[in-house]
Amino acid sequence: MTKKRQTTIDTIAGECIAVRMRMLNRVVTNIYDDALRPLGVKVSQMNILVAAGKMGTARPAEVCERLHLDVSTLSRNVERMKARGWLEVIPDEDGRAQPFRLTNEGRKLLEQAAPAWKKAQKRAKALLGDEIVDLLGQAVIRLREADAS
Amino acid sequence: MTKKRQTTIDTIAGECIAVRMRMLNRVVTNIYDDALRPLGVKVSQMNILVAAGKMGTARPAEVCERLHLDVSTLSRNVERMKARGWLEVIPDEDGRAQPFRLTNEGRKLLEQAAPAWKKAQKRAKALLGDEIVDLLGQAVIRLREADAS
DNA sequence: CTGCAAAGATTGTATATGCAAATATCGGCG
DNA sequence: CGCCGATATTTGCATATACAATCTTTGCAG
Repeated sequence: MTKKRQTTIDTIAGECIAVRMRMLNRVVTNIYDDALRPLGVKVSQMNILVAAGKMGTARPAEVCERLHLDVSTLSRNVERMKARGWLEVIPDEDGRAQPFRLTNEGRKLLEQAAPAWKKAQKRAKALLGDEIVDLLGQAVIRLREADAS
Repeated sequence: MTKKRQTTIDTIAGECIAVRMRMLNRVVTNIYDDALRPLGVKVSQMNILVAAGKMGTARPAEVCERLHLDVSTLSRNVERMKARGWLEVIPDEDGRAQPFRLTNEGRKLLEQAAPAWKKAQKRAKALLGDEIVDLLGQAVIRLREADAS
């Protein structure tokens, strides 16, 4: 009978969810960023453009809740994308609010980026396995359920 | 028969692996960072300490290959952790090399962090489902196979 | 109507991350 | 020995990310 005793280091190295998630995140992000590089956009920004496109009128706090992004992070990302003409602020009666929307420029960028995205998506699937899409999807659903309660 | 036509935006929003992976990564990272905050260490750093602990003599390029981290990223992370006394450089005949190792301080930190890590791990499992560990593990294995070829 | 707590967003600061360029060293070839 | 390409790492620069603090506006209580 060999001993089962594990050191702290071995346990963390072998089981830590964050270690794995973060590593895969780096790899996946790099795949998409590579594909999108010719278009001058990163996948982090594309995420926000897509969210804005879906929402129509995008309120920062609401976008952050959906994407689990800190509001300060969003604030600066939006700033960069306004500068590039992909997003624009919508006037609002409430002086505190700064809702924004996708511009036509932004919409055009997404259309142009679609082939690169498809290529990256295919590469990611090939690398991680087709199941990964569903698996991540299920985790996201659990997350949303947890948020609701 | 309803139409199946989807806009680019809907397709990306609904299927993108990067969107999901990045969102889950933010959530998971926050769970671990929250738990580790009292110890003054972040999960990104803990990953590197653990890797160094397992390797004994850690060569930057080798660590980066294992963790899929850019060498410049590691360089600066190591710098911060050397300053905190958790890592130290090992002398080497090759003047280009800067191998490092976990110090006793660093080892002690990991031991102290173990309970916080366990708590975070439990939270992450509860949130995403027990299966997530295996699923991510399998993706990591596929990744390693891809690297080898 | 005035003051004040709450709401919504931005700014200050620090870490993480990656690409490109620079630096330093090594090894071999004349 | 001296130059040169290869190797190992660090630096310059830009973006992403989050926490804490600040700023502005709103809405309400008195």
